[in-house]
Amino acid sequence: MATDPSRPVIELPPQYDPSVVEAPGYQRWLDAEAFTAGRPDRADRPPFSLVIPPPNVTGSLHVGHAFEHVLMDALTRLKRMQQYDVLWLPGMDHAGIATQNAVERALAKEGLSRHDLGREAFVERVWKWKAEYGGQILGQMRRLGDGVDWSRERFTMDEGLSRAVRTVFKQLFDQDLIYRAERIINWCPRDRTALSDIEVDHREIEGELVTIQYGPLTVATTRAETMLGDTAVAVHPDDERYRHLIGTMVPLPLTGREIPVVADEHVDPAFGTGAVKVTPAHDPNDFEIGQRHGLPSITVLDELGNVTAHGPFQGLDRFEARPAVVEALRAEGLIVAEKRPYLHSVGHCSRCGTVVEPRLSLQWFVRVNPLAKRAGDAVRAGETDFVPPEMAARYFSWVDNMHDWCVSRQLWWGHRIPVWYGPDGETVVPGPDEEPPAGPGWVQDEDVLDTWFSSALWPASTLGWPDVTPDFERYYPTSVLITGYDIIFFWVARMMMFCTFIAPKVPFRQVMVHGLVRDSRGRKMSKSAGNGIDPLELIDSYGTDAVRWTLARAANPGTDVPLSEEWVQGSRNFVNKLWNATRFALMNGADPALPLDEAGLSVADRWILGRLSEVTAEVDALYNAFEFGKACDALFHFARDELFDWYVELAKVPLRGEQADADRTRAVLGRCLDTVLRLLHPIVPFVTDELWRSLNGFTDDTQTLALAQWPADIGLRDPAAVAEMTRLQELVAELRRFRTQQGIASRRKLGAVLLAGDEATEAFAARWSPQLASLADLTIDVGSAAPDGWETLTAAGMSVALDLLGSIDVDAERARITRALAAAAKEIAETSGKLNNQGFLAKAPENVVAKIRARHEAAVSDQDLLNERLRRLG
RNA sequence: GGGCGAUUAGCUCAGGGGGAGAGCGCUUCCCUGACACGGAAGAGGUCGUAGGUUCAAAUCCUACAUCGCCCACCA
Repeated sequence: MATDPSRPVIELPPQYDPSVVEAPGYQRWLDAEAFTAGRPDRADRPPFSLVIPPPNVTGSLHVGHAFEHVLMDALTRLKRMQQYDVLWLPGMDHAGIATQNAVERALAKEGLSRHDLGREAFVERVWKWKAEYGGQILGQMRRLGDGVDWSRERFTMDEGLSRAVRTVFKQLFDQDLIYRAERIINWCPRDRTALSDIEVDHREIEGELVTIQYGPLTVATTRAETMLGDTAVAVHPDDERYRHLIGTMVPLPLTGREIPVVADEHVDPAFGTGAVKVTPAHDPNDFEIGQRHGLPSITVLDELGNVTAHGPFQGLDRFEARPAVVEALRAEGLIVAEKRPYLHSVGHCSRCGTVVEPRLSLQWFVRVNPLAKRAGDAVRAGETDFVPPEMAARYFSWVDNMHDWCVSRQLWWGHRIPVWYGPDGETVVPGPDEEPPAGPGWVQDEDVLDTWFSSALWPASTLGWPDVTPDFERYYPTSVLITGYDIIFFWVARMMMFCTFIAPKVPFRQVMVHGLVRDSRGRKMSKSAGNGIDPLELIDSYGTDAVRWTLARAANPGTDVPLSEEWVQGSRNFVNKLWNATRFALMNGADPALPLDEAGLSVADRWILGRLSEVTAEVDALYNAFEFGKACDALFHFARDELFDWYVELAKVPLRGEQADADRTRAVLGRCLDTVLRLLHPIVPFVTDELWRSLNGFTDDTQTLALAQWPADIGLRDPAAVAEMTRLQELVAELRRFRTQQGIASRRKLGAVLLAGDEATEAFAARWSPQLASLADLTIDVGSAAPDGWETLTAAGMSVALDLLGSIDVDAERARITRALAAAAKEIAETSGKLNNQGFLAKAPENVVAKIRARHEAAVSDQDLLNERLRRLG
């Protein structure tokens, strides 16, 4: 049974070149419609769906995206091979504030601001930006090999998704879950918009605490300028020091106003002076105190952070006003304690880094309590699982302690709030398909919604919600969400809130949480730190598969992933190894289609097929548990250490031997490689598809691993074959070690006689002597006694006589020893220049001395050994 | 202030009551007809510290130290 002669012979070059394989490979998948969900041939298969965490249209994909995409792609490729009807839905996020900032920066280079263009022209400009950068991202996804269904691509500002936003807004409004109110919100004076709590980063800042005299009381503050807006001083109701002052008025310096002293539980008597200035318009706590005591709120800072209060400070920036106010107070002798440094946490805009100003402002809020309760309960009830489970704690810590969500943004790019205000103070929220009220005096709210408002609907809106489309019915809820732990609050929790509100099913059954990509020293990658790696540059240098393999191999659920270029090189090497092992198999006629005669298998065949079975089962389980790193590890070691290093080497003997042995080996090798390529395909899709097609002699473009069957455990296990292989490996290792220790060049054949003592060893010797000869570079005989003068080595139950003296090139060995002695002596001289009477240096780092001494001793003992042998030789 | 996690070979990390592992790096030899993006043989760790449980602890418990991360309305 020789290889089918009509089969095309495919020759591979000795090095894998990703640049000629990847682009045609991706096109082949597209042409085969491999990534299209709902293929007619899978109509009766179960669906498996996931949505991409939509990247921002700003900029391009970074290495974190690459990592996330590799995980999603590996998972969907696995499921596709398992013959699910897979939907991986791609798309992008309009990323309101980030995109608006980016476009504004571009405009600034032309000397323009968004106000020069006006709202309509500016928004048009952003759409143009989106067309340009969005296209760039899509190209990058192709390079990564992402098997997404391009026919279902979505954008958060698509008409359909915008309608979903209006629909949910209307529903929330009608159920009193969204409301407009004047509240303290986080205000970014640079971006001039409100921010939600999680868009604020808290950083420890060294501030200055000053203590100010308010009549009979003193108060401490780090934000002196806000005192212009104080409307009370608060003390603890039980504080004996101040009880007599409660209800009295105290003078507010610099303003000529008087403010009341109020009692409030919030005040900690042990902190500072025990008396707190109350600025309801510029501090969330103070606002609460103000509400409790009916205090007025006086706004003293405008939207730029400039002082609005009348007087000498008017128009000053808040950071100019701060020292100015302190100076003015000092001039009046009202600074009772000097400034002292004080470490406290200050909010910064997560987008631009500006210090956030708490500010009283009229905004729209989502009443999150009922929504968050349901979102938390869904996870508690097991409707959605977190992987790894510890990550659920982060989720709960948020949904269980959430404040109302400020969703209005004073931006132009985003979903405009679907609310109209009438001439007589009416507030109307029309249905998503209704005409808004028109006529004199009617205006739409100027603001847009937080970008996460539409993201929260993503799994439902991309599938057609609010319409019950065929896609929505088939693919919702999605099977799994893959995202980073940094995004649980922003996105996962909000999707759970909104989707359980509208659907009312959970948006996904599982959340697989991955870590962040870090550099080789564990530091977070960022452009500013200069340690960022562009995944596309790595791909250009080493190929997509090498980059994917590097990331996947380090992927343990929930933990961070280090990345450095040299590890990608290592991956590239493995990919190339895979290429060459397959190349060898092809050159030797391996073919998965050859029949496998189980009865005629050799020990080596039964060993490798058994191991193949085990690894198939192991990898299957690991993939399903999202243990990509461990799956890669198992495959790496099986492929390299067992299949390539041992089976392929052993196969060289039968492949060059009898026809029947050769054909049997071709069948086994073909089968093993075919299976390994399938198992590797989810991680390294390009090279495996190319090799698999070559190995199987496929030339038809529709034949692709992307749609091939996932391998099943063929159920072969052969402990006896494993035991015998282990024995062989030990013997070979011992022979090689012996050779190295004796300094016999590996090119030189070492004469050997396998000493068969009994029937079992005789059989072993007869079976393996050709392979032993090839693996350990021996010329080999089987006998019962060691020839005179030969040395005997015993390992793994076999005794082998070795013709050591006949194998040594005396002149070469003598030269080698002389060289070693000279090198050691030179090293000694270079290290200290002084030798003690034993020939070793007296003073040098101990490890250096030890190293040199060892080398010197080794050379001396080699010399002794050689002399001894020469003497015996006569 | 609260919570979570980490501490294992030079670096980055797996492992998890009974033989101390991987990748990369390092040393020596070898360009042998799949592959030098390769092969072979090696060196290297008292698994953070101190106690405890156990026949047995890198692994479980307690405390401590150090380092991360997250949350929080600390004037």
